[in-house]
Amino acid sequence: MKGAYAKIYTAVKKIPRGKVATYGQIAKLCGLAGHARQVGYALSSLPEDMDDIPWQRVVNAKGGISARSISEFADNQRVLLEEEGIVFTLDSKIDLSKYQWKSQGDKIERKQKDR
DNA sequence: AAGGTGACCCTAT
DNA sequence: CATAGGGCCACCT
Repeated sequence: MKGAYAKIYTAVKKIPRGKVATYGQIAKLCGLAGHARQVGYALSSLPEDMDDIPWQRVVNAKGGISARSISEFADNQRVLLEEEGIVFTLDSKIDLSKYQWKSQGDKIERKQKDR
């Protein structure tokens, strides 16, 4: 458990109920813009505090649940999200157009890189 | 120290 | 619209 992940966990905790955020978005909130992978890695190393961390509200750009090869957790997560009002599509994905959480001032602008 | 991996994302074909 | 390839950076062996 590295302290650097503290920011990531904090950002995840900031996700309001009934909303979801993508890895890239969380990364930005953590100041790790473009390092979405690290965010996922951080969650993979979830501490025991995961009870306080709604990691389930964090989804990939496809709006689907990731986690190597979840099984029981995936089902549980889907239920939890539905309990929060999230609606899944037939593809078991989430409509980011509606449920993607937009933090204050943080626009979902693409990585403009350095064009 | 070096190489491989990863709960990812984007651009191009 | 689907598939393919490249990129980014920290953690692990």
